Amino acid sequence: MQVNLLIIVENKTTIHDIARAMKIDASTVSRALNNSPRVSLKTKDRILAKANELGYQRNVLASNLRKSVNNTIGVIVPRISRHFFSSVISGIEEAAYDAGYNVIICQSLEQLERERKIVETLLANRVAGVLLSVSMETVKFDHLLNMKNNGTPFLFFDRHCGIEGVSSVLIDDFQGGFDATEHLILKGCRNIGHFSGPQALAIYRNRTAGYISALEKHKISYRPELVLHSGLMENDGEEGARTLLSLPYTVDGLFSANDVAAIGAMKYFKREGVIIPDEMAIVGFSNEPVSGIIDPSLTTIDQPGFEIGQLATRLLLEEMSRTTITVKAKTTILKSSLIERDSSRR
Amino acid sequence: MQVNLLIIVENKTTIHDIARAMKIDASTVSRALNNSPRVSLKTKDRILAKANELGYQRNVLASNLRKSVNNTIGVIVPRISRHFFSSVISGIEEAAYDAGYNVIICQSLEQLERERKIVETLLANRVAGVLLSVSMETVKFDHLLNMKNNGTPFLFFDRHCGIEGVSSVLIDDFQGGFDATEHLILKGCRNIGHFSGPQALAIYRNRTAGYISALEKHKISYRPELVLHSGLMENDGEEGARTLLSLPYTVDGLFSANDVAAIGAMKYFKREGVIIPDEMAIVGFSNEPVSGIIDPSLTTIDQPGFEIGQLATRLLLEEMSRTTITVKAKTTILKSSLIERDSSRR
DNA sequence: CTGTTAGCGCGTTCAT
DNA sequence: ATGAACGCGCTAACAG
Repeated sequence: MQVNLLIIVENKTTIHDIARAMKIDASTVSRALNNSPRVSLKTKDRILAKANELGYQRNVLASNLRKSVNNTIGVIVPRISRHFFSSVISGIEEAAYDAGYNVIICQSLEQLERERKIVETLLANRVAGVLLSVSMETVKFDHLLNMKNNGTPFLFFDRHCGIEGVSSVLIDDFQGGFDATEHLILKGCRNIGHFSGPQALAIYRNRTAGYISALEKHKISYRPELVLHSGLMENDGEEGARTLLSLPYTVDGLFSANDVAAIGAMKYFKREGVIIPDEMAIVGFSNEPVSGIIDPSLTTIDQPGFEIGQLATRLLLEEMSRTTITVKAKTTILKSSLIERDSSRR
Repeated sequence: MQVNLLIIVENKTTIHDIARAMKIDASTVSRALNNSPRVSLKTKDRILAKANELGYQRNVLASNLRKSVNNTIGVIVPRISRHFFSSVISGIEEAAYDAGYNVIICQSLEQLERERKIVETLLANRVAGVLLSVSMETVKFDHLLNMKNNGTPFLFFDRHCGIEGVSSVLIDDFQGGFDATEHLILKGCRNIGHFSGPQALAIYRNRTAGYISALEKHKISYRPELVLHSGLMENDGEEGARTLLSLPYTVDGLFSANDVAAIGAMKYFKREGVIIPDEMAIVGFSNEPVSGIIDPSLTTIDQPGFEIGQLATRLLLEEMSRTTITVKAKTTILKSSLIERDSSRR
């Protein structure tokens, strides 16, 4: 029996191929393809035509290696499926795209070990810079310090940690927490529960501080048992709701540091038949696109993800272009806005 | 005035640096770093120690160029912020990560022109393979045919188009549309509206076919004016709701081909004070994480995004490892499941 | 076991 | 205006 094995070697055409086909030198082809003024218009046209004919496509990896530049920037987020982060990414892509950069996105899944590995991979890939929002587990910073010593420019957004000389683009979390809590107070709530996250992250400390400050302003005494710390996943919210319901007095408001936990709480309330009166409200920080829309009792603190992404990228590009070392880090703070859905059902 | 300009040239250490420091050859260093058995354990240890000391980090770009391999696969999705796609991406990352591949994610934003540009960029970056879900505008396939001729393996997921010899991982959209519609019929609905998308995409044609088939099974006459085509954005849903309300008879059910439009419709209904009775239900295809949870009148067709991502990646890797050309494309179909939230409020 | 040489695909000298 | 030669960082062939 005859075996007919066809092996197709897909040799992509190189500048040498097109040089050989035209009996000229590869360097001329290179110059033509880079639109150098040092090659005649006539041969330039001929080369371009030939390149097109042979389906030539520049190997940017080889090109970048030779020029020792890199036009991709790395992005590390805890979880791509969180709407806030995906809108940040959209902003990053937009700004990076405009500046001629590619973006490679990685998710730490809130795990320090994964974050470490990702940083390593990005450095091995010689990315031009990194934008990151640290994981909830990130309490040691060796990998980040390593990246800094390495000379790779990077910048925090949303979640940062105190590393000397690293800029960040943040949200005014204190104000957000304050607004959310005051919103509830003005609705008549007096016993306001609060879901907070890992205290290692400044965003959660600040949101809680805003909560406390609003209570103080309105002369409502602070009750520690109303503040629950967790990883703010959906089941954390459910459990938190159960805890709040088990208190000897009635909790009439809830400020959750993110909306995932807030939704978990609402699920629990519905399941248990707890009716949420219009006066009681739940405020979720972080903007899933649909959360507040369906049920008016859920108000959200809208975080400008897209703008943060754009701004962070622009700042990173700026820092990348700097030849001197900047010792002073810049912290940019954006405001979030409280979005109350029109409670049309009343 | 004296100008003191400090220029830091961040020369990353190379294998030559560490070779020079040890007075040995770079190739030995390379071998040691690749854990080749052809290097004595003693020198291997010494080299590793020195590499560590100098903070060496392999330049994978150069390495890949030499080996003429590439360990990144490209992913093109219409919009990363759609929860379905971000869960697919999670599945892809998981599977790719396990196989030692990096993933570069791009969004077409439903624009053909962007999709074209992205394909070009990915090819220029010599990605090992591509996973893609085409944009709503993709009615011409020159860029995809080009990629095929180029020899780059690729595979469709969720949204495909009929290109010879390209595999796809799909969802059983006909069944999903059928299930959704029958669900409404069994709830007592008779005049069921349907939001559909661009008919160029098979997923929308199939969902509509399922809708019609369910009507036929239950001997309900098909009314063309109940089927509205659009881009299925939120405002399309709002407008669709308005159109349905303007009909001379009462629409008592709605099957939307995605949940974004379904949510738009719900917003409109609430704003107009239209009460959605328990018997009337809205079914949204595509699984935003929170949609159905908050309001029991929204039932969702759950699409197994993560599994699709994993499966698609495995298939792509398999096809990449093939030396012979497979003419027959494989179409894998996954089932979606209708998830009805327990309407605890009744 | 280790060194020498060559080249992946490209861009940039330096010549002519 | 074009060609020859070299090197980006690394690996693979062939020596010894």
